[in-house]
Amino acid sequence: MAQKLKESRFDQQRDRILRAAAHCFNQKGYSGTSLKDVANLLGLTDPALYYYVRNKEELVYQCYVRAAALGREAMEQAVIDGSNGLEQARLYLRYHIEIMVGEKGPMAIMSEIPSLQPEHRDEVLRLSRKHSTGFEAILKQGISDGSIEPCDVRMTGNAIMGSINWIPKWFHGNEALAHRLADEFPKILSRGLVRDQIGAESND
Amino acid sequence: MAQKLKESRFDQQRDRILRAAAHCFNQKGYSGTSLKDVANLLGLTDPALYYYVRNKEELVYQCYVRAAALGREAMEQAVIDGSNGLEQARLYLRYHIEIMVGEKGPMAIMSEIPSLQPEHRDEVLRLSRKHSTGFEAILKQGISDGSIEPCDVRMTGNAIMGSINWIPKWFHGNEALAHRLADEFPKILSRGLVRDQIGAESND
DNA sequence: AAAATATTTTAATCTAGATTAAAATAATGT
DNA sequence: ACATTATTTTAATCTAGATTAAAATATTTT
Repeated sequence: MAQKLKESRFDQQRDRILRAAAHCFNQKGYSGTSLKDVANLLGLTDPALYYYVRNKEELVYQCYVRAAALGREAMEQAVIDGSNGLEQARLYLRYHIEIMVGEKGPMAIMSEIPSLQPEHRDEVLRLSRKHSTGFEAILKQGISDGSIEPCDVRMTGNAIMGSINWIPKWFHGNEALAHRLADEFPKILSRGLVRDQIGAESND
Repeated sequence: MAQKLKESRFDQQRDRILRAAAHCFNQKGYSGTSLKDVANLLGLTDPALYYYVRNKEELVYQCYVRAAALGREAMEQAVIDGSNGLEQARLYLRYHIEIMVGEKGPMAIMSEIPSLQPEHRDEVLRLSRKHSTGFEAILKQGISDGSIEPCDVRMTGNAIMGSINWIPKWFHGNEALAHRLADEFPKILSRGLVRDQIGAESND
């Protein structure tokens, strides 16, 4: 699904930098991580980063844009693959988590949007809201197709996305745990969504 | 429940400072907020803060300790008030959220523990783990008393606590929303815990 | 392998913001 | 009102880390 053929050396290096930065930002926050921290993680010196981004603010911005893109990919694929709202929600959670804990990770937590410059902040906020709205749409879909119990979709969305967003705070690249996470989380988070099966039911 | 009678002016001011700091840290992170930010929020100048804390690092540390204490209060009260594991979990969530969005709030999100100095980091980590363990104990209790469906308590705990921890990222003191939050979140988060009622059931 | 281009480094600024010291103001007890 | 203590301010350092410029190295192209 959506692969670039032969990414340029520049693009590859830039992506490595964004992932290293995401790692640092997730641990110690935007201002808490120095460019030296990020550069050293890749065996570089700080000024080298300026070949790839205009400044530190843009580095976070790019991390956030990248995270948004990956999140959107996961959601789009889930909508394609899922047969109803509940399944789409489950798949989205799984895909999203798989990306977070997989080779494409880590994804930056968008926890410091307020620190971005106005234009960037507005754009990232837009992407972020779009994502939330997308998830709420899946919930609504599930409610209307009968797979999801009627609920406050805004609040439910906030609850579930909060769980997801917090993952990088406690998960630090343990292979075994990664699998357990991708298996368990979607189950746990979707269990509360399941439509009550009152009386008899046809499926399964 | 647990009130100090006649807090000294010093203690009161100090608490106002910790709450202001928590507010800033939650928005822009530890290093992202200057002492000036915190001081200005109270109509003070930055050096005034040094009358209450040794330095910036201790300010965060104190915020985290305060958050831990409030979280513990909520949990202890819930354990007292709840008749079974499920009820205890629900009540804990409600109490915790009520504190977060009430006059005692905001509570600092412990998102930058790595930035603390070693001794403080260790202590906060200890408190944090203790809290997690406490919540897991409630889940186990619920499983054994039959109110909660058997589950991976570690993962389930992570999922639910993540939701809670993320709240300050999107909630910013709206009275109406605060009530909705305290009402809805415990419901949403506990719904997935409820023990399946297979066949007939005596209660209710 | 030379030339041209791309990438990284070393060395040098520059600034925000943490911290400290001393002075000023406010609060409290007598 | 006076003296003492508590709190805050103004003014002055000091430093980490972002940024820039110029030089050095590596890579690609011809």
